[in-house]
Amino acid sequence: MFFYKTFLIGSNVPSLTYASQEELQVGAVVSVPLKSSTKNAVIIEEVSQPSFTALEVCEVTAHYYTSKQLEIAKFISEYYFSSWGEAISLFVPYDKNIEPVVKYENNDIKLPQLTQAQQQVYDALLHKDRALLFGVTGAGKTEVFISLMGKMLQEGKATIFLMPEISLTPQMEKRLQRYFGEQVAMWHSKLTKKKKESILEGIYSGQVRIVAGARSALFVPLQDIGLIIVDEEHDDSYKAMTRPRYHARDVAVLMGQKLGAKVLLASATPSMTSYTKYDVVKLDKPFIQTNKRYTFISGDTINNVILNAVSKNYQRGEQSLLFLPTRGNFKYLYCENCGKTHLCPYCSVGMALHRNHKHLKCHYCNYTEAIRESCSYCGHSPLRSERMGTQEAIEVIEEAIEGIKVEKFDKDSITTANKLKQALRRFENKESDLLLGTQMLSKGHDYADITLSVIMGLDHILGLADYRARERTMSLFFQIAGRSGRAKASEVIVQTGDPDFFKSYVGDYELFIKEELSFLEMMEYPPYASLARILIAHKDEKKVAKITLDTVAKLKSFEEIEIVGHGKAPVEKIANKYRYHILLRAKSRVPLLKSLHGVDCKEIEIDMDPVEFS
DNA sequence: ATACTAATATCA
DNA sequence: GATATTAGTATG
Repeated sequence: MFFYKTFLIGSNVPSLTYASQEELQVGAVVSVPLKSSTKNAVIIEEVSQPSFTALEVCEVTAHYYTSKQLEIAKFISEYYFSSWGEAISLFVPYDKNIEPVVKYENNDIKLPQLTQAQQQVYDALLHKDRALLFGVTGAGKTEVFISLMGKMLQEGKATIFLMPEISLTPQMEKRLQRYFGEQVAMWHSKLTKKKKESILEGIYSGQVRIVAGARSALFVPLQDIGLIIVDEEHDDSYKAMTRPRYHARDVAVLMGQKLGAKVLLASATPSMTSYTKYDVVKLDKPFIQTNKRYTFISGDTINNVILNAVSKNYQRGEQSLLFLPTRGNFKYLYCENCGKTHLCPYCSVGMALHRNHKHLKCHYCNYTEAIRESCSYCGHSPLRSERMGTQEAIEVIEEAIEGIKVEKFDKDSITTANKLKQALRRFENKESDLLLGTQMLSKGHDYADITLSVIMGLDHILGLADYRARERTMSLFFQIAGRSGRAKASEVIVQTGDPDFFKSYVGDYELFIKEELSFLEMMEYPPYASLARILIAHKDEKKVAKITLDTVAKLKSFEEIEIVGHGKAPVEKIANKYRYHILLRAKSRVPLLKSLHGVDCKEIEIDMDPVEFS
């Protein structure tokens, strides 16, 4: 009889020991009895016969994790404070039953013709294990990616291509398939089971050699991974908001090291961290330098300046873009008399007004109720709604500009890849005149013919209590401005109370990076320090407060870490649970990890390198 | 994680 | 006092 330490895949349990008649490989996935059900577990190591009677494994599956996968999972569990079982559940295991078929004939791949600048970048990247490709929007990063992928195919190696949002995939999918056909697969967490299985079959058999997709694509069971590309590497959506709270960009770099694969990060607005950490390779704009005029205006509503500009552009038969940072219909009910906002009874956040559905909704817990007529604190009536949402913006514009066709582009209206395709097609076909939306606009693709971009509400982001508020704002500003005027001269209208902040960096993100870095260095924030956040949530506020204080007390004994602050989280309550947090800082991550492993317990959640502080 | 158990709240 | 709900614990 053999005995094995195992981890239950996707579970919190530290480890359980099972017996087996036959010898098993480390990494093998087995199904095991636990209480009255069976679970999947992964074999970690052989152990001597334990003092208790170990149950026998039920079944040895055809799946297994490689030692590399186990190593990376171990790192993730230690660095991001999750169980090993949770970390390994990120990965899709390999399959013993499916033998890779003979590789594709890869000699006749057609690759894009590179410009001289692209070719230089390509050559430079070939000689680097890791690099940050700093390329202005429209400079043609994708051709470089495709060439590198092609090179990998020729060497028999696979590529993982990460993108921040699934919604951006349709255009990229087409582009990749034009070059690599069946060897490309798109991967994201919302694939149906069947689709997933068919893609996995392609991956196992070796037919699929390029997997493109969101965060989770990092964990597919490709053979011989030679290249990992993280496009839009500055994007915060690479950070997982649930356990394990890993950062896909950072895990990609680690994976590259472990697998001996090249890692390429790319962005037009790189993160401060990557800019300082990795070799920077620049790809500048092609010689056609289009004319872009910036106008800065004040206010925070759709005023006459904006209406006139959009209207004029519409009369000329040209297309415009309007950006708002808030989610569609995201307005609060607020009382003019006492100034209070109507809050969700379970979460301490404003209830969002969904006027077309005639209800109020909490965006944290989805609690829904009828629209209030009067203030629940002072009884004052009527209540006012505040803050501009896409819906109201559309109403204002359609009323003011007769005949204009507005395409709404936000999470509310673009729920599926199909809807995205349709919206983009309508815009490309000139069926709509104005593309109006939220952050989604900054991510999507190029809208070559746009000659007017209106950027509103950046001040709301700039004003966030977040050490990266400036970086996030500037990145957004560059990303949106970069969408327009590819082909023709264009105008960018920025509505802000702080025009000087933007003016000083127009057209030069690197200058912003440099100045921001000296600011971050002075303030001792990342990349010049390491941060961790502890979250404590519980129904009983006294209990939360106590755990917070106890944890703070324990942490005080560690000299190398600084407790930046602790107390109620900005969002005090979610789904009826009170939330407290502790923010920690240290010169490096080592003392942070050491001290946190000393206080880690089931009551708290640790978020390393946090990007969200609410 | 989840089945099982102990503890506590709810109710006629 | 019996039953429903919740909190706690061990699982191999």
